[in-house]
Amino acid sequence: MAKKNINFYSVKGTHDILPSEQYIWEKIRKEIRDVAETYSFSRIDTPIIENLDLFQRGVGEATDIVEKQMFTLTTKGGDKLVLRPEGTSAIARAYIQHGLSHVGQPLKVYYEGPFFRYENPQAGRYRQFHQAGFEIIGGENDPIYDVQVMLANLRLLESLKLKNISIHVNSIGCKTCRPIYKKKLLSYYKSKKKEICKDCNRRMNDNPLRLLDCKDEKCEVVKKSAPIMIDDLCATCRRHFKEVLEYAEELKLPYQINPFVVRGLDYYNRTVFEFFTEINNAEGEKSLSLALGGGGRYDYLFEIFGQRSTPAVGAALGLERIAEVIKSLKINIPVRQKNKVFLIVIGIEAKKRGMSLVEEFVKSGINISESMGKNSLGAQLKAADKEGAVLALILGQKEVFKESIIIRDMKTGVQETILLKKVVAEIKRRV
RNA sequence: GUGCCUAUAGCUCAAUGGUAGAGCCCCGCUCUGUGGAAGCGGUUACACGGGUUCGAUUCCCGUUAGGCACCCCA
Repeated sequence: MAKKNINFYSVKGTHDILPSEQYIWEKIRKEIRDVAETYSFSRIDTPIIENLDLFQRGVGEATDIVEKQMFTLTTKGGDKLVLRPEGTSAIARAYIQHGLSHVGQPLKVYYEGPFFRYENPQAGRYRQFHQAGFEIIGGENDPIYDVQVMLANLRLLESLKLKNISIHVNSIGCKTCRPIYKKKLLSYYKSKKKEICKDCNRRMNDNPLRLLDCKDEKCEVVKKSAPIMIDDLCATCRRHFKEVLEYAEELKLPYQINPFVVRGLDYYNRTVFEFFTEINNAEGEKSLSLALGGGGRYDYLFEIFGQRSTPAVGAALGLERIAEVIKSLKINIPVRQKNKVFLIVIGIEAKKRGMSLVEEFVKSGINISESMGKNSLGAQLKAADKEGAVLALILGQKEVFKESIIIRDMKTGVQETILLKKVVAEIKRRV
């Protein structure tokens, strides 16, 4: 665990994905690709570093995010850069930069990769983490796209065998109706000022919508009778939300309306949603709701970037969270396909011949394992066993001299000797 | 950024104010001609820095990292 030299630690909040857990990540990436293909999302990769300005403008007033939670760096030339904290703004940037509004709308893209936030690590939160996301940009401001984004994310979670997934949906309105609601919410909270926690008193000034997801006991009580956004949606937003729900209904999505789902940033409007899964606690009794990701509509982002208004909706999932759930649920994922055939060589002549034999196998499309660095037959058989080989090929001095080789069935121990020049064909027949 | 808890071998854990031991794993040997078993042997640790002390892995302080929670959560 600990090495003397401090340089032998991974930096705070980062972690290695070791060979033994790669199979989970391979599986996750594979399902992302498959779902994307199924629903016609094309892959997009954007750089890991971007200009700080991009994300600064994207998040707007939420100063805490810019000052506290972005992983910023300054180049030798003095440029202010940031390790990308999220995917949406970078994709919007690429959309604008490359004129992707001219390639047929809407643009449906997906991404998957590392993101960075300068936070204190805790359960499911790292400084370098991975997200996968689906975005639909441009075209019409149609609620069907909101649901298509939900659907892609849902299908991804399902394909990974996660259980009891639910989508908590809400609408946070638009520039017309949200300010009216905010006022209403604030005047309600002002009347309850004495009954809410310190943080909520501060939130009333900083970020009123966040009042709705305070977990303080006192605040929970106050929240229960707070006014909710969907009662105050304007006619257009109301119609949009209604259609979203109708499509979700048609697809039988496991959704529920949750008026307490909000987003922290200004560019979101109308539909917002989060994905949850139920998992059992370690004691195996109490079940616990775990957030896996979320998203929403962000029709205002392009205006913030000084472009003409462009409808867009997207969502992202936290892959570390998903990997942890897969591990904790012991969801069965096949590990790497191991080679079925193992070559054992005894003596220097056999070792030489063995090396070219391996290449002959490779050429005919059969991968075989070996441990030719070991000398004794026993050690090599042990290695073959550990590898899970079905057949062992044993090539000793005698066999090299006679141009033959032994095929050993690892399960039964039955052996036969055949001519070396026939072995590739014979193994091909058997595996 | 804040608070609480933690830090002994690759992993899971012991013991101790006089510098550490087990199980598992790994490696080697028995075994350059037959693995799964067994036996024998071996590698590897007191996170870092300072203080108290004759002496600190042990007590104290700081740092770093990890865990949990808060803030925040795009």
